[in-house]
Amino acid sequence: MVINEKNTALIFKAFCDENRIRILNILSSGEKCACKLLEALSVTQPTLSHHMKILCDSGVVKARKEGKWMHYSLSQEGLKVAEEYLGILKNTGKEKENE
Amino acid sequence: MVINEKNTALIFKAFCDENRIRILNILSSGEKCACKLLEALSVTQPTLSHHMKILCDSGVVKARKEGKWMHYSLSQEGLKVAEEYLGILKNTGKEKENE
DNA sequence: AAAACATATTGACAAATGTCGATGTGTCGG
DNA sequence: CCGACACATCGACATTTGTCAATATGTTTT
Repeated sequence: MVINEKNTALIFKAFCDENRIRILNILSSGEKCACKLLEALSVTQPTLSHHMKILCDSGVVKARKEGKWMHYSLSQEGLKVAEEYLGILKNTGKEKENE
Repeated sequence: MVINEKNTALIFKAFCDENRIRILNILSSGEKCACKLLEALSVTQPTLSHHMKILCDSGVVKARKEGKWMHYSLSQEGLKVAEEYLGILKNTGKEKENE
């Protein structure tokens, strides 16, 4: 996939909503069933489903279906892409500081 | 400042718009005057001003006034906060993979 | 097959966001 | 002091986003 401005913005959409940050924080303690996430958040089931779609589309979360349950977990690859972008910004910017 | 979900989402607002990614990419090559950014983007001056406010509020960009010019540059501290959050997600999530 | 359950999709709606033109504010040069 | 300039703010508007209730889809159990 070509990494252009649009794609980069899409990745970071994962992190720019309060409820999605809550979801990511929960997932950081390991894979969770959608129903567990629903318990932890003050949103309805369709709203959770909506956020999970955005998180999966961004590549930061991966989904696994098991019978009628959906299990979600953080994607190390997705997080790496986000982290690497920040790393590039930091490093190319650093040399230019205090010029 | 307390780092809660709301603040975390605020930081990442910097990265979730296509034009702001363009601005950040440009700033990665060093401090730039607002007028230079305006040349590089296909937006009007008020729109640029709006994006610069969001970027500064998020802490990822810092502003320096010099006469009638505004100079913007990446904030290493701001980028570090964002990077550290991703690092926490990655590391706490890692141990739990393939369980 | 039917009922119960977990999740996704749809449609509606209010709020937030990105954008612009018009205008305001502060700064410099004459 | 005044005009020109750089940038910020305001008001308006269309689009996007987050949310919900209602409904659809797919799976398990009885």
